Amino acid sequence: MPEPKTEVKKRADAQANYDRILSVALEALTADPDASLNSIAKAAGVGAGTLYRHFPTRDHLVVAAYRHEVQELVDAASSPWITALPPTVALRTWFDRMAQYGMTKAGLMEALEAATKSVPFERGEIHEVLTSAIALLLERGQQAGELRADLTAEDVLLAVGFLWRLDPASDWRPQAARLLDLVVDGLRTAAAVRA
Amino acid sequence: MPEPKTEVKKRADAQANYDRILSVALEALTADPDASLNSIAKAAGVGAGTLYRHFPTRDHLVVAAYRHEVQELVDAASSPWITALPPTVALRTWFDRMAQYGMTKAGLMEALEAATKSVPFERGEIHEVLTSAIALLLERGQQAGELRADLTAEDVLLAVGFLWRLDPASDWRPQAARLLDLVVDGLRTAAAVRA
DNA sequence: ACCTGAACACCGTTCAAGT
DNA sequence: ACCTGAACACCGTTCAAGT
Repeated sequence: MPEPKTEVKKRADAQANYDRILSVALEALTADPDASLNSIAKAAGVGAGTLYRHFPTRDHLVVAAYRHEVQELVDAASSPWITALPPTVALRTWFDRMAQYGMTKAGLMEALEAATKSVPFERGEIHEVLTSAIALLLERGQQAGELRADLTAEDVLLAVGFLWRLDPASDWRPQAARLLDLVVDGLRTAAAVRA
Repeated sequence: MPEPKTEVKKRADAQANYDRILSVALEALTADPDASLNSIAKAAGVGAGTLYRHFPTRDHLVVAAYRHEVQELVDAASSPWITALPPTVALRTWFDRMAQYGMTKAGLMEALEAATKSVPFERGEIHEVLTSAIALLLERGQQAGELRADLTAEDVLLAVGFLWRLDPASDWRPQAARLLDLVVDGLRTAAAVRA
Protein backbone atom coordinates (compact mmCIF):
# COMPACT_ATOMS: atom_id res chain seq x y z
CA MET A 1 0.00 0.00 0.00
CA PRO A 2 1.45 3.41 -0.98
CA GLU A 3 0.96 6.45 1.18
CA PRO A 4 -2.49 7.97 0.92
CA LYS A 5 -0.97 11.44 0.60
CA THR A 6 -0.06 12.46 -2.91
CA GLU A 7 3.13 14.13 -1.70
CA VAL A 8 6.35 12.21 -2.00
CA LYS A 9 7.51 10.64 1.23
CA LYS A 10 10.36 12.49 2.86
CA ARG A 11 12.85 11.30 5.33
CA ALA A 12 11.56 12.01 8.83
CA ASP A 13 14.17 14.63 9.71
CA ALA A 14 13.63 16.40 6.40
CA GLN A 15 9.91 16.55 7.01
CA ALA A 16 10.44 17.86 10.52
CA ASN A 17 12.76 20.58 9.24
CA TYR A 18 10.32 21.48 6.50
CA ASP A 19 7.50 21.89 9.00
CA ARG A 20 9.58 23.85 11.46
CA ILE A 21 10.87 26.24 8.82
CA LEU A 22 7.32 26.90 7.71
CA SER A 23 5.97 27.62 11.15
CA VAL A 24 8.90 29.88 11.98
CA ALA A 25 8.56 31.62 8.62
CA LEU A 26 4.87 32.27 9.15
CA GLU A 27 5.63 33.94 12.47
CA ALA A 28 8.66 35.85 11.23
CA LEU A 29 7.04 37.08 8.02
CA THR A 30 3.90 38.17 9.81
CA ALA A 31 6.03 40.23 12.19
CA ASP A 32 8.19 41.59 9.35
CA PRO A 33 7.42 40.88 5.70
CA ASP A 34 11.04 41.61 4.83
CA ALA A 35 12.56 39.16 7.29
CA SER A 36 15.73 37.68 5.79
CA LEU A 37 15.98 34.05 4.80
CA ASN A 38 19.14 33.60 6.84
CA SER A 39 17.41 34.90 9.94
CA ILE A 40 14.51 32.52 9.38
CA ALA A 41 16.88 29.59 8.92
CA LYS A 42 18.68 30.49 12.12
CA ALA A 43 15.44 30.90 14.04
CA ALA A 44 14.31 27.52 12.75
CA GLY A 45 17.58 26.00 13.90
CA VAL A 46 18.64 24.83 10.45
CA GLY A 47 21.51 25.68 8.16
CA ALA A 48 20.96 28.11 5.34
CA GLY A 49 21.44 25.31 2.82
CA THR A 50 18.57 23.37 4.35
CA LEU A 51 16.19 26.23 3.85
CA TYR A 52 17.29 26.51 0.24
CA ARG A 53 16.90 22.79 -0.28
CA HIS A 54 13.25 23.02 0.69
CA PHE A 55 12.46 26.43 -0.73
CA PRO A 56 14.60 27.33 -3.73
CA THR A 57 13.32 30.91 -3.82
CA ARG A 58 11.92 33.39 -1.37
CA ASP A 59 8.56 33.30 -3.08
CA HIS A 60 8.38 29.54 -2.60
CA LEU A 61 8.78 30.02 1.13
CA VAL A 62 6.34 32.90 1.39
CA VAL A 63 3.76 31.08 -0.67
CA ALA A 64 4.13 27.90 1.36
CA ALA A 65 4.00 29.76 4.65
CA TYR A 66 0.68 31.36 3.77
CA ARG A 67 -0.79 28.37 1.96
CA HIS A 68 -3.20 27.76 4.79
CA GLU A 69 -4.44 31.33 4.93
CA VAL A 70 -4.87 31.48 1.18
CA GLN A 71 -6.74 28.20 1.22
CA GLU A 72 -9.17 29.59 3.77
CA LEU A 73 -9.77 32.53 1.49
CA VAL A 74 -10.28 30.27 -1.49
CA ASP A 75 -12.61 27.97 0.41
CA ALA A 76 -14.72 30.93 1.40
CA ALA A 77 -15.55 31.45 -2.28
CA SER A 78 -17.55 28.22 -2.31
CA SER A 79 -18.90 28.47 1.20
CA PRO A 80 -22.66 28.70 1.83
CA TRP A 81 -22.58 32.22 3.20
CA ILE A 82 -21.10 33.38 -0.10
CA THR A 83 -22.95 31.20 -2.57
CA ALA A 84 -26.28 32.10 -0.98
CA LEU A 85 -25.80 35.67 -2.17
CA PRO A 86 -26.65 36.97 -5.63
CA PRO A 87 -23.58 36.54 -7.88
CA THR A 88 -22.43 40.14 -8.02
CA VAL A 89 -22.92 40.65 -4.31
CA ALA A 90 -21.10 37.41 -3.64
CA LEU A 91 -18.09 38.55 -5.64
CA ARG A 92 -18.00 41.89 -3.87
CA THR A 93 -18.36 40.28 -0.45
CA TRP A 94 -15.56 37.86 -1.15
CA PHE A 95 -13.26 40.72 -2.15
CA ASP A 96 -14.08 42.44 1.11
CA ARG A 97 -12.92 39.37 2.93
CA MET A 98 -9.79 39.32 0.81
CA ALA A 99 -9.01 42.88 1.84
CA GLN A 100 -9.53 42.01 5.51
CA TYR A 101 -7.15 39.09 5.21
CA GLY A 102 -4.47 41.06 3.45
CA MET A 103 -4.62 43.99 5.82
CA THR A 104 -4.35 41.96 9.01
CA LYS A 105 -1.47 39.73 7.91
CA ALA A 106 1.38 41.79 6.53
CA GLY A 107 3.30 38.84 5.10
CA LEU A 108 0.22 37.52 3.38
CA MET A 109 0.10 40.54 1.13
CA GLU A 110 3.54 39.63 -0.14
CA ALA A 111 2.30 36.14 -0.94
CA LEU A 112 -0.73 37.49 -2.75
CA GLU A 113 1.36 39.99 -4.63
CA ALA A 114 3.64 37.22 -5.84
CA ALA A 115 0.55 35.69 -7.40
CA THR A 116 -0.20 38.89 -9.27
CA LYS A 117 3.26 39.29 -10.76
CA SER A 118 3.25 39.39 -14.47
CA VAL A 119 5.79 36.84 -15.74
CA PRO A 120 3.60 33.76 -16.10
CA PHE A 121 6.03 30.91 -15.47
CA GLU A 122 7.00 32.44 -12.17
CA ARG A 123 3.44 32.47 -10.96
CA GLY A 124 2.76 29.52 -8.74
CA GLU A 125 -0.04 27.70 -7.13
CA ILE A 126 -1.39 30.76 -5.35
CA HIS A 127 -2.05 32.40 -8.65
CA GLU A 128 -3.79 29.28 -9.87
CA VAL A 129 -5.85 28.78 -6.76
CA LEU A 130 -6.87 32.43 -6.55
CA THR A 131 -7.90 32.68 -10.17
CA SER A 132 -9.96 29.51 -9.87
CA ALA A 133 -11.74 30.95 -6.84
CA ILE A 134 -12.43 34.14 -8.73
CA ALA A 135 -13.51 32.14 -11.79
CA LEU A 136 -16.08 30.35 -9.67
CA LEU A 137 -17.72 33.58 -8.61
CA LEU A 138 -17.22 35.31 -11.93
CA GLU A 139 -18.78 32.57 -14.03
CA ARG A 140 -21.80 32.44 -11.82
CA GLY A 141 -22.37 36.12 -12.43
CA GLN A 142 -21.67 35.76 -16.13
CA GLN A 143 -24.19 32.93 -16.53
CA ALA A 144 -26.74 34.98 -14.66
CA GLY A 145 -26.11 37.77 -17.13
CA GLU A 146 -25.06 40.12 -14.36
CA LEU A 147 -21.36 40.25 -15.20
CA ARG A 148 -19.53 40.89 -18.43
CA ALA A 149 -18.46 37.75 -20.27
CA ASP A 150 -15.41 39.26 -21.94
CA LEU A 151 -13.23 39.33 -18.84
CA THR A 152 -11.20 36.52 -17.35
CA ALA A 153 -10.46 35.68 -13.75
CA GLU A 154 -6.88 36.78 -14.41
CA ASP A 155 -8.13 40.17 -15.44
CA VAL A 156 -10.15 40.49 -12.28
CA LEU A 157 -7.24 39.45 -10.08
CA LEU A 158 -5.11 42.17 -11.65
CA ALA A 159 -7.92 44.67 -11.27
CA VAL A 160 -8.15 44.15 -7.51
CA GLY A 161 -4.37 44.24 -7.10
CA PHE A 162 -4.70 47.69 -5.55
CA LEU A 163 -5.73 45.89 -2.37
CA TRP A 164 -2.15 45.03 -1.54
CA ARG A 165 -0.98 48.57 -1.98
CA LEU A 166 -3.21 49.96 0.71
CA ASP A 167 -1.63 50.87 4.02
CA PRO A 168 -2.82 48.53 6.79
CA ALA A 169 -1.97 51.19 9.36
CA SER A 170 -4.22 53.75 7.72
CA ASP A 171 -7.97 54.10 7.43
CA TRP A 172 -8.04 51.95 4.33
CA ARG A 173 -11.64 50.73 4.51
CA PRO A 174 -13.45 53.60 2.81
CA GLN A 175 -10.96 53.71 -0.04
CA ALA A 176 -11.04 49.93 -0.48
CA ALA A 177 -14.83 50.12 -0.58
CA ARG A 178 -14.84 52.87 -3.20
CA LEU A 179 -12.38 51.05 -5.41
CA LEU A 180 -14.05 47.66 -5.08
CA ASP A 181 -17.31 49.35 -6.02
CA LEU A 182 -15.56 50.80 -9.02
CA VAL A 183 -14.23 47.45 -10.18
CA VAL A 184 -17.42 45.52 -9.54
CA ASP A 185 -19.43 48.21 -11.29
CA GLY A 186 -17.11 47.94 -14.25
CA LEU A 187 -17.68 44.20 -14.26
CA ARG A 188 -21.43 44.47 -14.55
CA THR A 189 -23.16 44.16 -17.88
CA ALA A 190 -25.01 47.11 -19.34
CA ALA A 191 -28.23 45.18 -18.79
CA ALA A 192 -27.44 44.66 -15.11
CA VAL A 193 -26.58 48.32 -14.65
CA ARG A 194 -29.83 49.41 -16.27
CA ALA A 195 -31.85 47.12 -14.02
CA MET B 1 19.23 89.95 -7.99
CA PRO B 2 18.70 86.40 -6.75
CA GLU B 3 18.79 83.43 -9.09
CA PRO B 4 15.67 83.11 -11.19
CA LYS B 5 15.55 79.38 -10.44
CA THR B 6 13.76 78.43 -7.24
CA GLU B 7 16.33 75.72 -6.52
CA VAL B 8 19.14 76.50 -4.10
CA LYS B 9 22.45 77.23 -5.75
CA LYS B 10 24.93 74.39 -5.46
CA ARG B 11 28.64 74.45 -5.72
CA ALA B 12 29.69 73.81 -9.30
CA ASP B 13 31.26 70.41 -8.63
CA ALA B 14 28.23 69.30 -6.63
CA GLN B 15 25.93 70.28 -9.45
CA ALA B 16 28.08 68.45 -11.97
CA ASN B 17 28.04 65.30 -9.85
CA TYR B 18 24.33 65.57 -9.38
CA ASP B 19 23.74 65.82 -13.11
CA ARG B 20 26.12 63.00 -13.96
CA ILE B 21 24.62 60.64 -11.39
CA LEU B 22 21.18 61.30 -12.83
CA SER B 23 22.15 60.65 -16.41
CA VAL B 24 24.02 57.48 -15.48
CA ALA B 25 21.12 56.35 -13.30
CA LEU B 26 18.62 56.87 -16.10
CA GLU B 27 20.68 54.66 -18.38
CA ALA B 28 21.46 52.03 -15.75
CA LEU B 29 17.92 51.77 -14.44
CA THR B 30 16.43 51.54 -17.89
CA ALA B 31 18.77 48.64 -18.63
CA ASP B 32 18.12 46.99 -15.27
CA PRO B 33 15.53 48.35 -12.85
CA ASP B 34 17.33 46.60 -9.98
CA ALA B 35 20.73 48.13 -10.65
CA SER B 36 22.53 48.69 -7.35
CA LEU B 37 23.26 52.14 -6.01
CA ASN B 38 26.92 51.30 -5.56
CA SER B 39 27.21 50.27 -9.18
CA ILE B 40 25.55 53.51 -10.28
CA ALA B 41 27.90 55.54 -8.10
CA LYS B 42 30.89 53.75 -9.56
CA ALA B 43 29.63 54.18 -13.12
CA ALA B 44 29.11 57.87 -12.44
CA GLY B 45 32.66 58.12 -11.10
CA VAL B 46 31.63 59.30 -7.64
CA GLY B 47 31.99 57.83 -4.18
CA ALA B 48 29.05 56.05 -2.64
CA GLY B 49 28.70 58.80 -0.08
CA THR B 50 28.23 61.40 -2.78
CA LEU B 51 25.32 59.52 -4.24
CA TYR B 52 23.76 59.33 -0.79
CA ARG B 53 24.33 62.98 -0.19
CA HIS B 54 22.30 63.85 -3.24
CA PHE B 55 19.73 61.04 -3.04
CA PRO B 56 19.10 59.87 0.51
CA THR B 57 17.01 56.93 -0.64
CA ARG B 58 16.73 54.76 -3.69
CA ASP B 59 13.31 56.14 -4.46
CA HIS B 60 14.67 59.67 -4.50
CA LEU B 61 17.12 58.66 -7.19
CA VAL B 62 14.61 56.71 -9.25
CA VAL B 63 12.09 59.48 -9.07
CA ALA B 64 14.64 62.12 -10.03
CA ALA B 65 15.99 60.02 -12.88
CA TYR B 66 12.56 59.71 -14.46
CA ARG B 67 11.35 63.18 -13.64
CA HIS B 68 11.58 64.22 -17.26
CA GLU B 69 9.62 61.22 -18.57
CA VAL B 70 6.94 61.66 -15.94
CA GLN B 71 6.69 65.34 -16.77
CA GLU B 72 6.09 64.51 -20.41
CA LEU B 73 3.31 62.20 -19.36
CA VAL B 74 1.81 64.83 -17.12
CA ASP B 75 2.07 67.50 -19.78
CA ALA B 76 0.21 65.27 -22.20
CA ALA B 77 -2.83 65.47 -19.93
CA SER B 78 -3.27 69.15 -20.80
CA SER B 79 -2.12 68.93 -24.39
CA PRO B 80 -4.49 69.84 -27.23
CA TRP B 81 -4.73 66.35 -28.66
CA ILE B 82 -6.07 65.16 -25.31
CA THR B 83 -8.22 68.10 -24.29
CA ALA B 84 -9.90 68.10 -27.71
CA LEU B 85 -11.44 64.73 -26.89
CA PRO B 86 -14.61 64.17 -24.89
CA PRO B 87 -13.68 63.87 -21.19
CA THR B 88 -14.09 60.13 -20.78
CA VAL B 89 -12.29 59.37 -24.02
CA ALA B 90 -9.53 61.77 -23.02
CA LEU B 91 -9.01 59.98 -19.73
CA ARG B 92 -8.89 56.62 -21.40
CA THR B 93 -6.51 57.84 -24.09
CA TRP B 94 -4.19 59.30 -21.52
CA PHE B 95 -4.06 56.00 -19.66
CA ASP B 96 -3.18 54.26 -22.90
CA ARG B 97 -0.24 56.57 -23.23
CA MET B 98 0.69 55.90 -19.62
CA ALA B 99 0.76 52.17 -20.33
CA GLN B 100 2.95 52.72 -23.38
CA TYR B 101 5.39 54.75 -21.36
CA GLY B 102 5.58 52.26 -18.54
CA MET B 103 6.02 49.25 -20.79
CA THR B 104 8.83 50.72 -22.87
CA LYS B 105 10.92 52.03 -19.96
CA ALA B 106 11.44 49.33 -17.34
CA GLY B 107 12.85 51.65 -14.70
CA LEU B 108 10.01 54.09 -15.15
CA MET B 109 7.55 51.55 -13.83
CA GLU B 110 9.51 51.46 -10.60
CA ALA B 111 9.24 55.23 -10.36
CA LEU B 112 5.52 55.14 -11.00
CA GLU B 113 5.05 52.34 -8.53
CA ALA B 114 6.82 54.35 -5.85
CA ALA B 115 4.13 56.97 -6.38
CA THR B 116 1.40 54.40 -5.76
CA LYS B 117 2.88 53.08 -2.52
CA SER B 118 0.53 53.37 0.37
CA VAL B 119 2.35 55.13 3.20
CA PRO B 120 1.54 58.77 2.48
CA PHE B 121 4.54 60.65 3.81
CA GLU B 122 6.84 58.53 1.68
CA ARG B 123 5.04 59.50 -1.47
CA GLY B 124 6.85 62.25 -3.26
CA GLU B 125 6.41 64.65 -6.06
CA ILE B 126 5.59 61.99 -8.65
CA HIS B 127 2.55 61.05 -6.69
CA GLU B 128 1.55 64.67 -6.48
CA VAL B 129 2.15 65.44 -10.10
CA LEU B 130 0.40 62.30 -11.33
CA THR B 131 -2.67 62.82 -9.19
CA SER B 132 -2.94 66.40 -10.34
CA ALA B 133 -2.79 65.28 -13.97
CA ILE B 134 -5.49 62.71 -13.30
CA ALA B 135 -7.51 65.29 -11.39
CA LEU B 136 -7.46 67.54 -14.42
CA LEU B 137 -9.01 64.89 -16.65
CA LEU B 138 -11.26 63.49 -13.96
CA GLU B 139 -12.80 66.81 -12.99
CA ARG B 140 -13.57 67.63 -16.56
CA GLY B 141 -15.53 64.42 -16.86
CA GLN B 142 -17.21 64.98 -13.53
CA GLN B 143 -18.35 68.46 -14.47
CA ALA B 144 -19.69 67.11 -17.75
CA GLY B 145 -21.65 64.57 -15.75
CA GLU B 146 -19.91 61.70 -17.51
CA LEU B 147 -17.83 60.52 -14.56
CA ARG B 148 -18.75 59.71 -11.01
CA ALA B 149 -18.14 62.54 -8.56
CA ASP B 150 -17.47 60.34 -5.54
CA LEU B 151 -14.01 59.24 -6.59
CA THR B 152 -10.74 61.07 -6.14
CA ALA B 153 -7.69 61.22 -8.37
CA GLU B 154 -5.89 59.13 -5.75
CA ASP B 155 -8.51 56.44 -6.13
CA VAL B 156 -8.09 56.41 -9.87
CA LEU B 157 -4.31 56.21 -9.63
CA LEU B 158 -4.63 53.16 -7.40
CA ALA B 159 -7.19 51.64 -9.73
CA VAL B 160 -4.85 51.77 -12.72
CA GLY B 161 -1.94 50.40 -10.68
CA PHE B 162 -2.30 47.10 -12.51
CA LEU B 163 -0.47 48.77 -15.38
CA TRP B 164 2.88 48.36 -13.65
CA ARG B 165 2.32 44.70 -13.02
CA LEU B 166 1.98 43.79 -16.66
CA ASP B 167 4.85 42.04 -18.35
CA PRO B 168 6.48 44.30 -20.96
CA ALA B 169 7.84 41.22 -22.72
CA SER B 170 4.40 39.72 -23.16
CA ASP B 171 1.44 40.61 -25.32
CA TRP B 172 0.14 43.02 -22.71
CA ARG B 173 -1.93 45.29 -24.94
CA PRO B 174 -5.20 43.37 -25.09
CA GLN B 175 -5.22 42.82 -21.35
CA ALA B 176 -4.36 46.44 -20.62
CA ALA B 177 -7.19 47.49 -22.94
CA ARG B 178 -9.71 45.19 -21.23
CA LEU B 179 -8.74 46.39 -17.78
CA LEU B 180 -8.66 50.06 -18.69
CA ASP B 181 -12.12 49.62 -20.19
CA LEU B 182 -13.18 48.05 -16.94
CA VAL B 183 -11.89 50.91 -14.83
CA VAL B 184 -13.16 53.65 -17.09
CA ASP B 185 -16.54 51.96 -17.30
CA GLY B 186 -16.64 51.83 -13.54
CA LEU B 187 -15.87 55.53 -13.46
CA ARG B 188 -18.82 56.50 -15.61
CA THR B 189 -22.01 57.74 -14.07
CA ALA B 190 -25.17 55.70 -14.42
CA ALA B 191 -26.53 58.47 -16.65
CA ALA B 192 -23.52 58.27 -18.94
CA VAL B 193 -23.77 54.49 -19.16
CA ARG B 194 -27.46 54.68 -20.09
CA ALA B 195 -26.78 57.21 -22.79
C1' DA C 1 19.67 11.57 1.60
C1' DC C 2 19.97 15.10 4.07
C1' DC C 3 22.14 18.63 6.96
C1' DT C 4 25.66 22.07 8.53
C1' DG C 5 27.75 26.34 8.48
C1' DA C 6 31.75 28.66 6.70
C1' DA C 7 32.61 31.17 2.62
C1' DC C 8 31.64 34.14 -1.39
C1' DA C 9 30.20 38.03 -3.83
C1' DC C 10 27.34 41.36 -3.16
C1' DC C 11 24.20 44.88 -1.02
C1' DG C 12 22.93 49.52 1.42
C1' DT C 13 24.85 52.76 4.46
C1' DT C 14 28.20 55.34 7.25
C1' DC C 15 31.98 58.22 8.33
C1' DA C 16 36.89 59.55 9.11
C1' DA C 17 39.94 61.65 6.28
C1' DG C 18 40.93 64.49 2.66
C1' DT C 19 40.43 68.86 -0.78
C1' DA D 1 31.14 72.48 1.43
C1' DC D 2 31.75 68.71 -0.73
C1' DC D 3 33.96 64.36 -2.01
C1' DT D 4 36.30 59.82 -1.44
C1' DG D 5 36.40 55.12 -0.62
C1' DA D 6 37.41 51.88 2.98
C1' DA D 7 34.72 49.72 6.38
C1' DC D 8 30.57 47.75 8.55
C1' DA D 9 26.79 44.81 9.08
C1' DC D 10 24.10 42.51 6.38
C1' DC D 11 22.06 39.98 2.34
C1' DG D 12 21.18 35.72 -0.84
C1' DT D 13 23.41 31.71 -2.37
C1' DT D 14 26.71 27.89 -2.73
C1' DC D 15 29.14 23.83 -1.57
C1' DA D 16 32.69 20.91 0.73
C1' DA D 17 32.45 18.29 4.57
C1' DG D 18 29.98 15.75 7.65
C1' DT D 19 26.08 12.17 9.50
